[in-house]
Amino acid sequence: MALKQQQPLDPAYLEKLQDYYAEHKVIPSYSVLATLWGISAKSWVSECVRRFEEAGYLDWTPDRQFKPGARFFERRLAHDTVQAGLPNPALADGYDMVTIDDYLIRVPSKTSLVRVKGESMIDAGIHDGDLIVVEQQPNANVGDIVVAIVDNEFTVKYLDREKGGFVLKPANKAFPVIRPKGRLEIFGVMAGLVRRTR
Amino acid sequence: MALKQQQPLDPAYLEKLQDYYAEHKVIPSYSVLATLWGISAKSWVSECVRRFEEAGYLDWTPDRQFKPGARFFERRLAHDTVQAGLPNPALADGYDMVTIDDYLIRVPSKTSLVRVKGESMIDAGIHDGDLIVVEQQPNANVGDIVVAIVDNEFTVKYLDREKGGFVLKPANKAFPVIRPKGRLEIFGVMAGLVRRTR
DNA sequence: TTGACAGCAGAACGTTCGTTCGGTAGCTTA
DNA sequence: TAAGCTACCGAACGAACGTTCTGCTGTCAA
Repeated sequence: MALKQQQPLDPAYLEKLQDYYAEHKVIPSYSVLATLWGISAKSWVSECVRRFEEAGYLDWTPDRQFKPGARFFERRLAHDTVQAGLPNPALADGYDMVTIDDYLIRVPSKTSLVRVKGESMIDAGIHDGDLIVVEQQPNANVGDIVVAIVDNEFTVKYLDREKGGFVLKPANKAFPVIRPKGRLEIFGVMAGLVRRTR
Repeated sequence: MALKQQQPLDPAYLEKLQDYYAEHKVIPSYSVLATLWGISAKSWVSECVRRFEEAGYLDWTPDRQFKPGARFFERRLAHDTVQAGLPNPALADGYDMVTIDDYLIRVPSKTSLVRVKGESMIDAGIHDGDLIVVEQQPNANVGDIVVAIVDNEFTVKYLDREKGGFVLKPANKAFPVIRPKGRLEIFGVMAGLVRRTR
């Protein structure tokens, strides 16, 4: 007889856990899990958790609290090749996609969102109403898209250099280059973009 | 003497908690928190948690486990008007922004991500390499940006109608309109877009 | 029809949890 | 200089936690 793979657990268990997590952003204790799953023995919960852990859906903190594992948040990143009309869902390309937040945000405490006003960066694919993910830092490199503070307002522009010093270049020929008098105040550097279309 | 507001706690405490949460997706126990914050009395941790709770950063599950509160994930959506160089952070416009995931994804089980290949939708601000948030559904309205399956590949295009039936229109004059022979297979409708630029 | 095994229940147990309470050191105000 | 407040420590305690072990039931292969 072939070496038998451990039977996968009822996927409903995982879904219920994920729903609970989506609502509370926290993993419940075994006894709550028991209620959630309609199980009356903590020992069995313990066993189920062990298997989810083996499957990569759960993990442990260094303090032995258990937490969502790598696959817990896995969102289907659909392949660009499809077989027989049935799209073949697969884990994100190379990097481990966890949540969109993690994909975009590296340092939560230094990251802000800025809503874009106007069409001045439209050639860079930045539209009115988009949210720019900004990593706050006081300086940037030429070529970066930066969020600067000009006349007490946020502006999203390319950072460039002219003989006179740093300038802010729009990505739209209808808009002028901004040549700040005095110091150019940089709020942060664009790290990503989020747009909602529904 | 004026009624004194409760002193706000060291913001570093909150940041450390948020960083811990970002890493582990779980709220640690009081004793771990004590280590994290460099505090040696659980009783003091308890008091700090109480204040974060009052401030709306922490909350409780119905099972009295404590969890991130409404403001825990609040990402500074910076105002477009700034006072005296000090950007005034504020809560997201009208909706309660929680996480970017929540902002973009309404039905997790029906939502996929599709990576864009090529420049065919560049006039719609969709670039090569962007991730499209797709709500899977078999039909769509004219004018929607849809993800369709053509020749076993995903294509992102506008849905439009000609006398012959439905067609897929690119947002780039250099690309042709796609007139599918037979049924047009729609994978889903675009609900959002995510781009990472760092 | 017997044995092996998987799915579950239940009790027992030591550990860890969060709470409570009493205490101290330093700063303010009066 | 005494009173009051804030930031924090430390011990004690009962409740809740996760683990382990024993046992029952149903299924399936031999």
